Amino acid sequence: MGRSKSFDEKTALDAAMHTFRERGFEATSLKNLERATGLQPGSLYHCYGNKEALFRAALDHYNETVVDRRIGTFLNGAEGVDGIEAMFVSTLREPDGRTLGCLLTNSAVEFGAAGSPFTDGVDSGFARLEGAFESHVERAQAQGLMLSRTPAAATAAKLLLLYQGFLVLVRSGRNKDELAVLIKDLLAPFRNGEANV
Amino acid sequence: MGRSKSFDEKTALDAAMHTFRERGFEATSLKNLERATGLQPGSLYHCYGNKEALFRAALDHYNETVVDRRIGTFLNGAEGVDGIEAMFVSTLREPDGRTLGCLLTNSAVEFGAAGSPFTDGVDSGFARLEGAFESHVERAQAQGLMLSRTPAAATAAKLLLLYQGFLVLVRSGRNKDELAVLIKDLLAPFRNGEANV
DNA sequence: TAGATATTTGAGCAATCACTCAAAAATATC
DNA sequence: GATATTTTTGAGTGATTGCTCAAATATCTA
Repeated sequence: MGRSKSFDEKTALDAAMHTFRERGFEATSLKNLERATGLQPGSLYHCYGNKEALFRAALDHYNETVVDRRIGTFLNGAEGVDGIEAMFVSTLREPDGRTLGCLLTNSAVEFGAAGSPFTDGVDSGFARLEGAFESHVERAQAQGLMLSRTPAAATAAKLLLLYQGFLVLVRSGRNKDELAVLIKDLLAPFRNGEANV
Repeated sequence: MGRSKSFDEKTALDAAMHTFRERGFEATSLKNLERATGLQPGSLYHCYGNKEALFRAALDHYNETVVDRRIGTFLNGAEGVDGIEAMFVSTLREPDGRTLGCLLTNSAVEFGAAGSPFTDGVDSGFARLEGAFESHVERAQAQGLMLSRTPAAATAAKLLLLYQGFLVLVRSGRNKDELAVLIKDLLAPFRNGEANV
């Protein structure tokens, strides 16, 4: 019944998401979004409602694709601290010459704590990351690859903080090779055989 | 010669700076700045040039007041890791009910690496922090309060990353008591007698 | 094929954006 | 007091913002 959509919703959402990652919410105009998605303003509004709703959809999309995929690839892909380190280092290689940044980090900083319409999405993404770190640490501890003296939840919170700090430095344009060494050093004490962290 | 200024430049800059800290560059309108400073648009432009120049001035002002004062108070105020920890924890107590955030962290994330007009200010602030961490670590090592196996510069880079990560989580509205515990745990291995980090 | 329904188009809306500038006001020097 | 110089005022600039909606187009069911 009725005319069928002439574009793929997920593809358009993906383009919008990348624009938001690169420019932030406020600095992204509807012109930017029209160009990125290839849609006319009417279609954009017919499909997503308004800019705020589109951003919310993009944030959810980010959690369900980028975040979850990254978790799946690196935390489920490699064991122990190696998997964690690989996940951090992977943020250094961004497609093309674009500097996208993490939509969670960027949004957390852009909107702050004071109840924005996007706190749910940011909190959800952070919880995914923290939860994935926790399971990974538990698994690693069971395998004897990580210290078991520290509760996995506490270690996960530390890893989330390290991840956010790393992403800020990546976004700020720090030397990538130096960052790779830095994160290797920072994660070293989490490996088994080293001290409690 | 000529009419004298009817307002204090530093006071107005301070007000503008706090507005930028709270809202970010893009989300801060000239109306916001007029209200915050109490100045008319013409005065604002006569004195600072334009929004971009005003932001640059606010960023420099931030480095010269907030950053340097914080370094002086905490790193020169307390010795060893205690001083560092105090500096981190101090970011949890913001005046009034406002959530200002760190202008360096916020700007680094908002503008990204791709040559913005503000990279100099951000880099300068980061360098101040990193340099202050380095001197503090060197001093602590000489006093036997921190490990001397690790070069102070490497430790300073780690502390900068931890600081940025901490500020992202503060800005995102995380529980402050939990954050205080978290940073205490993360800084613990830097204390003398514990493992290399 | 006809009619109902859904989607796309894109010119154009009011509001806000960063910003300007001529006139008025205030302080300097002479 | 007269003149020169600087600052303040604030209505108003064109451009852009997020967004709307009636008309056109496409695809469905009957």
